[in-house]
Amino acid sequence: MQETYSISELGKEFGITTRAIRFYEDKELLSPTRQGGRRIYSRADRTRLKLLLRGKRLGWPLEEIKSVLNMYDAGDGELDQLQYTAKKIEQRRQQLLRQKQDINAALADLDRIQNRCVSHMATLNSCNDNHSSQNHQSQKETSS
Amino acid sequence: MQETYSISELGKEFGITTRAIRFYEDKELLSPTRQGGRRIYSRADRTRLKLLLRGKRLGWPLEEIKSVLNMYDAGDGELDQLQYTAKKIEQRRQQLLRQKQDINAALADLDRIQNRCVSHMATLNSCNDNHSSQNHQSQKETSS
DNA sequence: ATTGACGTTTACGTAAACGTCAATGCTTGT
DNA sequence: ACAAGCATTGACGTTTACGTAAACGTCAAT
Repeated sequence: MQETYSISELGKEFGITTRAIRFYEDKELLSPTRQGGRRIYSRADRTRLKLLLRGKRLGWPLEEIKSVLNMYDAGDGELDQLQYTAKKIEQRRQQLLRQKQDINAALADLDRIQNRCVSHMATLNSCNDNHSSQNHQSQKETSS
Repeated sequence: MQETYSISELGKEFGITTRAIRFYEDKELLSPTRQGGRRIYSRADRTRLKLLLRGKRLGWPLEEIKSVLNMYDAGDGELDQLQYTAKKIEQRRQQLLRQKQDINAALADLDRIQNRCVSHMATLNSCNDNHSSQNHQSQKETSS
């Protein structure tokens, strides 16, 4: 585990371009130190980028991601600021729970579609026999 | 429950503009019937729009949403087409499960941040007493 | 007959999130 | 000394997902 990273190292590790990383800095989501112009990313910067990309996978716009990232750094501060942060945390939690419901609904739909799909393939196979059996596991876990 | 809907009815119901709905049609995500130029949306069209918006809340681009919507209509068809659909269903399932993991991780992070936040507010309150107690329930359910 | 309320198409504008050069700088091996 | 490789900052282009008019049709009510 390294102490610091170059911009291209992070780009390779996370599969994004250096242009994207610089863009995130431009939008004030990252603020690496410099060594004569060159950007030096600490492990905290790396973590921030990791969280940023998680937000992206959840479909959040960069401005939202920025405000969430700022929550991580809002450990201390004035009471007003803390209460404001607490309120935003609750809002974010609500959004996440709604997204979770959407995902569960989408997974249920996929199950239904897959069943229809598989059963129709079965009818096709019963007419025209002797095919290689495919790999169909319909996982039914609720949690995780 | 109505049989058909106008474009503005759907817009109001789902809180989107008619411009957006027409745009979705332009991108071939919807295809309502016409009555002398006017668009008439069936209940199936309404459901399609509902699914579309769910995809949007999950952060999917319209092109992805379109391909998912097409899965719903791919009940019958050739074997090749069914196998292709089955493959796409699995890919979509994988993405949903990864999104679910991201959400769980984000929820866990929010718990940590909230705890830090609340405890720091407590230290502030212990110095300057006599404040109204806030409403903090940290739900710990894993499923749903 | 006219006025709204609703609908239509066409066209241009815009914000977000980068991609793609171009011109330049540092620095490291030969 | 000099090229190779990685870095920098602009500047402009692109795609997505609509917003915002403009100009017009239609139908019901006054």
